[in-house]
Amino acid sequence: MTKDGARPSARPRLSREIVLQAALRLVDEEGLDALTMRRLGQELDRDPMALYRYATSRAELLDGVAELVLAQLDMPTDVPDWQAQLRRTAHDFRQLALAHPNVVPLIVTRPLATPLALRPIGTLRPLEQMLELLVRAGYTPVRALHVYRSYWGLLHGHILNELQEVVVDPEETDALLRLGLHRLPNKDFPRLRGLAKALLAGYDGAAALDESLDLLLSGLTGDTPAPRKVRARKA
Amino acid sequence: MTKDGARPSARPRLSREIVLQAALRLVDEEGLDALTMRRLGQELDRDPMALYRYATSRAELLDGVAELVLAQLDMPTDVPDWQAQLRRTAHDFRQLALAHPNVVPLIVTRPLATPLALRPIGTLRPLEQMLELLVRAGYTPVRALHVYRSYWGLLHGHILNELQEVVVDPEETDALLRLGLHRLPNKDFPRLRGLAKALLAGYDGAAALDESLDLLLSGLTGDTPAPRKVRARKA
DNA sequence: GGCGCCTGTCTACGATGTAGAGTCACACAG
DNA sequence: CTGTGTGACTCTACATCGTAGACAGGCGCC
Repeated sequence: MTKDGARPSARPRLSREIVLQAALRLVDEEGLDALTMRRLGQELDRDPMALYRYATSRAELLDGVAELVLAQLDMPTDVPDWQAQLRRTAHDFRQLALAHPNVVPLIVTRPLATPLALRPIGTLRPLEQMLELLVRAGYTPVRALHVYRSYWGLLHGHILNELQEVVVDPEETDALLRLGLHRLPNKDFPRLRGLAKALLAGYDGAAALDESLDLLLSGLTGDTPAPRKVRARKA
Repeated sequence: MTKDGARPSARPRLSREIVLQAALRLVDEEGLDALTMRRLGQELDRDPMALYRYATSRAELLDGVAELVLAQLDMPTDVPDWQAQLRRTAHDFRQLALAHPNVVPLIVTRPLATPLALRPIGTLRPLEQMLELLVRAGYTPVRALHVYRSYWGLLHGHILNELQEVVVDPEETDALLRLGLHRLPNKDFPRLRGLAKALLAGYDGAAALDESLDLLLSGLTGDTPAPRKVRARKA
């Protein structure tokens, strides 16, 4: 044996990438609270302090995790049908969020603590790409920004909705119980209790997202003049 | 002097209400991180442990704070124009969020950790009220639920958008610097950098919210058959 | 062969949430 | 007036957290 009697397993040099990937895995598997410096260090078989070479604080680590997920969202800008692209990207985002539900709070919340331009770059790329897409579609930059806000807000709102649809105990047969609705005084919550079955059915997130997109996109079509082939317009 | 030489100031018996109010004030003034048991105890001139009589854990305290804010949202259900009411409530919600920006992360995020029916009651009332409103407007309960989701998602999405519009240092004159945009390689972010002025102008949140509502509501009008005066409809 | 840098480690400190046992005042029964 | 019980509040203690600061060891480069 060379030197490490305990762990002959691979101990490659760390890198920000490796650290963040491990952090993401930890968050995915055990939740945000499990992501402590000590725990992550142990996961990487390294002293917790070693992590500070790759993230200056735990908060920055969280940002890194959010960025890692968001960076997987890539939006081509040279497409013939920009609306179709918005739709596609929306569904990509949804899938990403469903694949990493524990990261969603970070994605929607961390930007509140960080001014726009100081945010991790991977977080800004979708914005830039979407601006590019919309401008090519004929929007002025300012209008593009507005559209971006509506669109991104819709995405965040939708995913927050969809992720709270959790069935407490799928074994339980009684609908009321299964949702914990029995706890509610049905004097005060007749409507809500009446919806037990509908709530239990869960909801088709993809379909709901499409409906919302329909609304947004149809609202937008009366908006831009450029059906296709937009060229640079003079000042 | 009777007994307390230090603080002759009022020390009324605590109550959940008092504790939560103090917690809310603390969060409003100093942010979420400032809300620690010790700090809150000191604020109330009480041993930190005393708080556990009124909230079983820090997490439950956070839920309480979110509930306290959300409970201020009251939506009358017996109104002539339900769409106008949705609009009004949306703006109420926005004002509430702007008044308590530090609580917004809790409002949008805590529900993800708690199954619907186990959430604080004050949190569920807006849902119940909105269902009632929509049913009275002629929607079936299930459709009402769908509308609620779209609407609530829109609200959350909008407010998350609006709250990230923060100007770093209003003293700074250069637009790029003021936003920290100079940090961005403008090879990669030409569009974003080009929007410096627009970003600095901030955005009119109320107007943007109204635009989104226009979209949603106009999408809904083709939806319900009941322009007014809805009575019970036979199965 | 020596020097310097970069990665990772060690130790230590203050702060946090909260369990469990203890204290003290006050309401009420006699 | 006195005893007693109950519930609000306090005390002490502990495991765990983020992270500052000094240190070690190996590798590349001159």
